[in-house]
Amino acid sequence: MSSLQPVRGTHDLLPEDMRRHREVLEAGRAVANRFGYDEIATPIFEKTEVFKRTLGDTSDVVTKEMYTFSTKGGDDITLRPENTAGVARAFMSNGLSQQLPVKYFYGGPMFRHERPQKGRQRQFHQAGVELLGVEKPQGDVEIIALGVHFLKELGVYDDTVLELNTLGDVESRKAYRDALVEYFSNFKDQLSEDSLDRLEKNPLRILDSKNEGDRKLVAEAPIFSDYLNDFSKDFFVQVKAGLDDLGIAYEINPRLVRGLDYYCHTAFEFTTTALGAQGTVLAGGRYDGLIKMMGGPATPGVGWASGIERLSMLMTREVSAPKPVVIIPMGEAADKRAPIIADELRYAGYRTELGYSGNLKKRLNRANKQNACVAIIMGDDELAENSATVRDLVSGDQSIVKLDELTKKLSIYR
RNA sequence: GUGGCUGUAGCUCAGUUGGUUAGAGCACCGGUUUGUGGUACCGGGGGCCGGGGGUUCAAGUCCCCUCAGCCACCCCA
Repeated sequence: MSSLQPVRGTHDLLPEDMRRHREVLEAGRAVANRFGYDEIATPIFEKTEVFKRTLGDTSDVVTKEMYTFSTKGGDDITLRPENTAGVARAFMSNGLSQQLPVKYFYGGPMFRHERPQKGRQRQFHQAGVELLGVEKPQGDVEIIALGVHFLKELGVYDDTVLELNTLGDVESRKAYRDALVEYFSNFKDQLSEDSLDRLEKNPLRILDSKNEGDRKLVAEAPIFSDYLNDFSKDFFVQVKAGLDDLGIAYEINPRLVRGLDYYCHTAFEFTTTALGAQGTVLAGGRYDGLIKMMGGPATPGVGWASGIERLSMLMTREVSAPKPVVIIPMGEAADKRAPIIADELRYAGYRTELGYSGNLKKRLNRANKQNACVAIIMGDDELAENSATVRDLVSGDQSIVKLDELTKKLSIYR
């Protein structure tokens, strides 16, 4: 019995789920295409080192969330927990540094061994974009604008807030990080257990602590803006100005941080309150240090990833089920002829179903359940005159139609 | 990984202080109606009560373990 349950944190996407899922993915693909981003796919697993190297040995993802295994050949493999590392690896594997900028869209499953809850699964799906080779703030603005278009396309933009922050360049962040460590080290006895841990791994995260005691300390902590150098300040000013020019609203959130060292400058998240604790629906930032850290040529990058399941939960719009044409043969000659007509209709592009068993009442009933728009009822007597009854299942109107005019007659149901 | 809540039919849920063959609505199948649907009426199938162990004359109900889901923390999309 328990072996019939899907593995914890995984879910089947039945047709209705799948339709919404695809709607999200196709919207992303279409919008990205408008911005000049082409779709790529990288393998869903990579050598473990690809993720270890890029995500850092101390990150949660690497220390406890990866699905790692060794192959028969002895390779150390990991199911991708995110896709930026994979795209970066592909960038280098294929020698793409010669044709910058590189603009990619991707979508597919990701795997993280976390405790499942609402909006969080162990296998989930992301759609994302990466822009490599643009060091200017215009790149950040373009990437965020792409996200806005995407969310608008899905009709969920108004349910989200864009939170924005800067992490500064390497120099600024190091200076701030040192200042934070120095400050919080004076209060080791007052910090929560989680934050003591963060002090080692990722001091910036302490700023975001929900612990009350921590928050009191945070209130008095050094402010990031005091540590930003002129270059970083100017960069952030330009990003904000670019967003203003496009009429994109945002809220500055100084506590919005990123754990990983290669992140710099812009960090942003589109969040919603409609999904419970897992409110981040699309998030990204700039990662100028990544490619170099992986052993490639220093190449700036910006990008984001979005959660397809989260977006599809947020999307209230109905995703309509397909409406087939149903052929109902009544009689021996009709039974023989129906598949041929169905075949023609299918070549003509109609979704076509055949209703074989039961009396007419049952077959019409089934056609309703199939959400059919029209039924073609073919009796032997009608067939003898090369015609059939075409019944509109919404209005109930019906008429006799010559078979060779069928395709034309049905064109209103396309 | 930690804590709290929950698990009865395909779905949403009843089920008394433990007491005969575990119920309803929706859905499904059949009939009223052998070529005209959505409505109505009548009938039917479907459950190891998440799984395992224990207490008891007797467990869906009480206890323990386990699995899964939900919620929060951690972290993230």
